[in-house]
Amino acid sequence: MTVTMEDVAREAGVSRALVSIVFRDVEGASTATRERVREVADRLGYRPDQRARQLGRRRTRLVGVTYAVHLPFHGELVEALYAAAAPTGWDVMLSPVTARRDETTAVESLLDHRCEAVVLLGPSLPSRALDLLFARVPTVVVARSVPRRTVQVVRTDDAAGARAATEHLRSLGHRRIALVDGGRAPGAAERRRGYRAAMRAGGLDDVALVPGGPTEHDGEAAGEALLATSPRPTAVLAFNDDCAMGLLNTVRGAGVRVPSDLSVVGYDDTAVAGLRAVSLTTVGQDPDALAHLAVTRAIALAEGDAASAEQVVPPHLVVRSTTAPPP
Amino acid sequence: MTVTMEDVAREAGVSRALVSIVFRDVEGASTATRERVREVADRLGYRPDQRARQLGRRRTRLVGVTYAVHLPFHGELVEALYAAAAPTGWDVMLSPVTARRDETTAVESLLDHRCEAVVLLGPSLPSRALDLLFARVPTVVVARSVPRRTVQVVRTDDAAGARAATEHLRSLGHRRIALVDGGRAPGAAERRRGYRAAMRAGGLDDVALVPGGPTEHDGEAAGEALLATSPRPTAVLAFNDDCAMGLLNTVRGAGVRVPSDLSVVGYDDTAVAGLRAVSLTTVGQDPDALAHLAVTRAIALAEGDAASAEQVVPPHLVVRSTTAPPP
DNA sequence: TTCGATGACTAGAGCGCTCTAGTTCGAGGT
DNA sequence: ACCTCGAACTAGAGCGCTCTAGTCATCGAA
Repeated sequence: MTVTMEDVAREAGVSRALVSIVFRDVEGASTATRERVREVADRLGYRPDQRARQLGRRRTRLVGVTYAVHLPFHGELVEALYAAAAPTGWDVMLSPVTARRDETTAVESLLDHRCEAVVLLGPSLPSRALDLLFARVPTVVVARSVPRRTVQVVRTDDAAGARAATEHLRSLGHRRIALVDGGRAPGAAERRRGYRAAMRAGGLDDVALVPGGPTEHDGEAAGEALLATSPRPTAVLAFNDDCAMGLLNTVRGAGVRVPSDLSVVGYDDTAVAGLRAVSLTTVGQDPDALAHLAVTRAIALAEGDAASAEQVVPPHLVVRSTTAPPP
Repeated sequence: MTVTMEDVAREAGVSRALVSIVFRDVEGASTATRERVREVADRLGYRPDQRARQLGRRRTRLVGVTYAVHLPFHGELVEALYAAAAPTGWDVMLSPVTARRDETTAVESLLDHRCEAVVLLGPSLPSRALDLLFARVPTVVVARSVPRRTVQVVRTDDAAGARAATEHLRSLGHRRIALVDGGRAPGAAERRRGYRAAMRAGGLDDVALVPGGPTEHDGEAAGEALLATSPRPTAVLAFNDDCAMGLLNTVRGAGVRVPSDLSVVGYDDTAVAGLRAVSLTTVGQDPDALAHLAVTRAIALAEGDAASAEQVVPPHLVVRSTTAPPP
């Protein structure tokens, strides 16, 4: 049916081992033979079978990735992960977590394929489960901090991000700055810390935490809560861009002008934030840096390197048009 | 290192073949032995190696899926595909296409893993390339129609969707109804046809096609173009929800009230459309139905079934708050 | 008693590769 | 002439499974 290494070897008049040498690109074949084998392989349409390769090699060079299929930011990370893995010779295997496919299933499926390391994007597994997982396979957690950690963590310095955003608002003259909290979402605790620290450092004690979450829906609810508070804050830092969008839609629907009545800052610098008609001031994470660190770390762990410390990537404030001095 | 079938066999005092029988859940083992093997396997933490399994089985039972990592609708389809594949015993393997990873790469990688069939979500490959691919592996194209087709196609009846949306606007009293075109995007041609047909059937000859595309950015541009036309349409059918969002933001920014000044209809019934603060009238596709047909078809093809005709899933109009009678 | 039948289990080849431990051979040194 | 050495190549044993073609009791029927 499908053409194997055997076919190529026969057709080229060499041994299977030789074809293997050529395709692994290791030394042990003359240039002339190399060319002939490649030519024959191309002619027959031969492509090495990855599974057989992995099995024979006695390792997979596969890093498994779990991610939330509906989060745009995870999409960006996935793109960056593939880009980061490409030059290493390692392969990426995706395992989505959805409403109907939980994180455990996603991870197990990666292990069943014998991934040598796994990268979890913003996992919601309890940190005990992460420790257990780490005992089974080198694990790198991205975009979430894990307290008493054994797993590797690669994340944005969310405290710094929230601090920068808060300071930006304060420097515009705002004093009543609210934070739409992310609850138990990855990064929420750090953002809270950064916000609090900046408020304190700025001499602002009107710390206002509005319950929220990572979805546009959470943003809507937070928007309504915000409209009901009095005195109403003049600026708000939303947990992320999606949340900010929901909030924006809600408060604008109630006649609040942004940014003249209310300044809004998002988080993540998602694609929507950059649209001219939205132009959301936000805190950008660096997916490429995060992804690069994550695969580098994952591969290093799989190669037997000792665990290193948590790695933190600095965020950057992107000032657009949803922030202005208070009324 | 990792525990194999051999280990379980030794520990349970049976042959490898017996363990295999138990794990494949085929007959040939007594209930007592089954339980003992399972118990030992659990104790040792044994999980069958998928690659070895696929290799030994001489088939993978793997359906490969390419999708655009940044499209929310593809995310929904991916979720539905996993759900649809679960009861079949087949496995899904994802291969994202991103700005840095083209469709060809994505497909090749699936073939290197010997997927027995591939499902392409809204592929942008030319139909010649699809024919070539189909010659190599059973291929199902989802959410795009392919003209002179050899590949299997599973898609929403986009013409019907556009027609329904247009008729909804007409029945509200609109006569100047514009369509933001999707250009070469999957489904665009059908939606154009449906729109034109509905306009003609409704006796409306003011067909107005505004250039557009599948992204929020395209929607913004279309919004600006729309604001510049005169007489200005009183209703607009956007290529999809993202496009509609961009358009909404732009026209609202220019002081146009929706729906009182302008009615807007989207397409896809994405998560944003359902948010109370957005509440976009839109045309819903049925990801579960599409996914179910796609995997069913993919598996059938892989099992040697003859190609069947294109399969079309009816869309449904979701009326929300962005449509109203004209001013 | 013999003879299938049937159920429970095993031996071992094979899947398409990798990789170690060779073999072969021609060139260069003495 | 002989020896050595390295480059080019090959044999064959895995990797962890599946699955066909058995073997071996046991049991009911003739």
